[in-house]
Amino acid sequence: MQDWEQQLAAAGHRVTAPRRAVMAVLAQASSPLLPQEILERARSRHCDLGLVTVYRTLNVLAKLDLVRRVHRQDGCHGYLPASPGHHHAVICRGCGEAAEFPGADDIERLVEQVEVRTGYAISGHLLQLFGLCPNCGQEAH
Amino acid sequence: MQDWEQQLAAAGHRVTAPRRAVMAVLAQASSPLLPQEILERARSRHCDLGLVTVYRTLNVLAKLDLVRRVHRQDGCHGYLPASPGHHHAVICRGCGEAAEFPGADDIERLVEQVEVRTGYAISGHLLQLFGLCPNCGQEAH
DNA sequence: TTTTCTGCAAAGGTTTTGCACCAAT
DNA sequence: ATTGGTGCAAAACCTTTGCAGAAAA
Repeated sequence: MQDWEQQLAAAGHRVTAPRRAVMAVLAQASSPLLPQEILERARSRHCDLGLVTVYRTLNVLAKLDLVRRVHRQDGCHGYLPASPGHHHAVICRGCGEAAEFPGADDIERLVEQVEVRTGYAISGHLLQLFGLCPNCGQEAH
Repeated sequence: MQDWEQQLAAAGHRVTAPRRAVMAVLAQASSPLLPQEILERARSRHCDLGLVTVYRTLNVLAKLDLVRRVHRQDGCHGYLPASPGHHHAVICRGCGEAAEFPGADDIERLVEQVEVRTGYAISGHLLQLFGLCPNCGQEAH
């Protein structure tokens, strides 16, 4: 959080009140938030925040890899705080809660396998899992 | 292709000229097509086709699993004919050409691993790979 | 002081909806 | 004859851009 402000500044961006408000909301998020949701929550900290600034801030944070953009099952784009390194998200179908996990060795192996089978040189991937978190899985009984 | 028409009918939908035009275009597609692109190509078969009908047809075909919706790197949604069974796509950054590959064993192993680590009960996933196809990879030299 | 950021309003794009007409079954 | 599909126009969204004023460096 403090850290994010330093990284913003280090990259030549200014640390402003609207950006602090957006960062504070994202830093605490445990499920993917839509720009609209971020706006609503962040307004309690900076009441005349605009949606445009939320979008612009998200683009800056995403470019610095402080925030991750994920595809939700309904097709919308949500934003999550990013842990350092290459991670992927599991998103709960029940409550939307997200957990991250590191890119495992299995992905590397899979990629190699696909390169051999298809002849493509693979340079990137998008992986997201969907399921029920421990809480929601329990309620299902 | 004939098959798609039968499946449409079997699901209680009507087989019409606009739908045939959209299906013909999709059946031949080897890279993800945008609704707009589908419209342009399909108009050579049914000249007063409307974009609205393309969207509605895509929704029907996607619900029947005849067509797959993929996320492109630029955030747009493209559509591909779906092979039966659970498959994933590799999309070429150069020409957009897509290849499909079956869900490999490695994914199953990965899913189990993540279930143990996170406590989530995983029921679905989204996996797409990006890279260069054999042709485009060659040109890069 | 200089450059960047902000909010508003407006534009751009994509996807959905309402409705009267038409076509498949 | 019924029911569902079509195209147009318009609405509803989501996201980006232009601009004048405000704030950070």
